[in-house]
Amino acid sequence: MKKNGNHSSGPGGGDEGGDENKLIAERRAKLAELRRAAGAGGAYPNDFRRDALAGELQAAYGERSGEWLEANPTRVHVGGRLMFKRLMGKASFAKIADRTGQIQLYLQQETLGPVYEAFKGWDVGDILGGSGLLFRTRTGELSVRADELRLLTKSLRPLPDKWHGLADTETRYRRRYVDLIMSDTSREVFRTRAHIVRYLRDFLDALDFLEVETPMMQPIPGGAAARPFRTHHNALDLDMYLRIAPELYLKRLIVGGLDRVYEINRNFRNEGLSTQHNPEFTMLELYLAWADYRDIMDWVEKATRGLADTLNGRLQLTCQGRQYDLAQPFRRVTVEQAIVESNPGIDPLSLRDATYLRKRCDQLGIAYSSDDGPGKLLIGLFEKTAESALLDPTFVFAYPVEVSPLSRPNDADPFIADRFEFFIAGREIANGFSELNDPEDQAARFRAQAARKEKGDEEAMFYDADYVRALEYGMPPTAGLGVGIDRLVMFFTDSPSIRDVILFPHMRPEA
RNA sequence: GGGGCGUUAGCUCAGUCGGUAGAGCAUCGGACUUUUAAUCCGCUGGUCGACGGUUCGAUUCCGUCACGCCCCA
Repeated sequence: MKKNGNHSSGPGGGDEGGDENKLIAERRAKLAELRRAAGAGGAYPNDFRRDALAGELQAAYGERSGEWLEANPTRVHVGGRLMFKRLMGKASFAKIADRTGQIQLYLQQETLGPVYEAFKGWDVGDILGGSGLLFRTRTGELSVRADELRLLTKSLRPLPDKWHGLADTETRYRRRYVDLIMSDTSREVFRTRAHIVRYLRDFLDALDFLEVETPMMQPIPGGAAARPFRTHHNALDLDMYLRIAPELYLKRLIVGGLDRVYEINRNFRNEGLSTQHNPEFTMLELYLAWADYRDIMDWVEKATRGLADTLNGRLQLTCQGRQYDLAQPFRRVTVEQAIVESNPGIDPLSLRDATYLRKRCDQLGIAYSSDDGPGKLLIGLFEKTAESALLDPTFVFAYPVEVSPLSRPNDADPFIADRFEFFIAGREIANGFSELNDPEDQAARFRAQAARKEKGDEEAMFYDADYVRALEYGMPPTAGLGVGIDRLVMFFTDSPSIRDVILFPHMRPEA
């Protein structure tokens, strides 16, 4: 605890963190002086309005010559955060940043008088508003010759080094606001994220899909194999779960005749954190009646390509140092083919033989339980040995029915379901299948899942009687898809960690 | 859960074979009326992540813990 800063309203910054320091103390003293001298608007006025944005000015006048600007006097009111300050005696330069970019102000003592003297005490990080005529400096930078300048918001905390920015990953995630102030690329990631989501909405809206919202708090968590978060509804005295997937609700809507529905929202899974897992993550799920999984694969391919084209204007891009050409047709292989490719010497004819698979799993150190049949063992093998090799966009299909309790079995081969997963850069991006709409088969699958859960498999599904009842009313032949939006954004923004594409990723509380 | 690495000034980082620490930038004071990581002069600024052990002495060595990053399960 240090001196200073004891305004009644002020949390004092150091009440818990104790991170007050000399720099902050200096700024608090400046703020105290501002409060003393402040007029009607106080130290935090809100009566300045901009009529121009930095990026727009750069775009509109960046090419204009100094002569042109002089011949066509253009007055602008700009505002933003002071990112750069250079005092040179009786004249100074300042750069302010708004959401579109930066613009330089040229300040002269002669013009500004006492405001110029005040400016000398303002700090990088403060928020200013100013107005004046556009001109071009001797070195050619478009600037505003300010004849009015105001400090609108005093910043009490120093920003990171202008040149190095904020390098510490922990601080970037914990204080995303500072990261966003300092890093153009970070801001760009989240703009791209928004563009991706908008593209997908437009894509589906154009196909006459209906965007819907289904419960995030569910009495029975379903639609995926995952451990849920629990919560409690006090008034109903009811334990509830944060959803692990919206699937079973969305398919109820297909039963209801909506035919084409999607939802983009958060799922919650009570699992570990990694570069590819955040406890809450964003999923696009869609369901399409009168279609099968192959139709969905075609759409995924089309949308992925369309995204690249919309975001970058081209189908070639780089992710983590590797080139991707989305113009090439996306590969389609079965689970078993993918395993054979990644496991030289494996016997392709024994991939449904549990004894053989257990032996392979033992050799590779893949854990399994005694209840696991060949389908589960096969997927264990696939995930361990084949997934990370799937760099170019690849559809892997023919997943075992055993691990696909909501998927329609293949007509010709009852071992597999009409299901695929979509991989890019070794990461699962999407999962889709022809939906199981046989209520009696679904009931049997739920019973099998419930039995596994009884035996301690925490990821096994609950029996959802209302969902079975819905299917008993009749669900038309349907295909569905889930897309991991965060991972898709990682690919298109070349981000190595899911935390780079989530504004506020989950962290342990600060010490 | 296991392994590796990290945590030093506001930021980015050095460093101390154990004797309580330094640079650049920022801040603060001064000079400078078109700068571009401006320049010049001067001064500040640290519980070296936390706790314990060894030691005359620990930021440094050892242990435990916290937080983070990476890899594995």
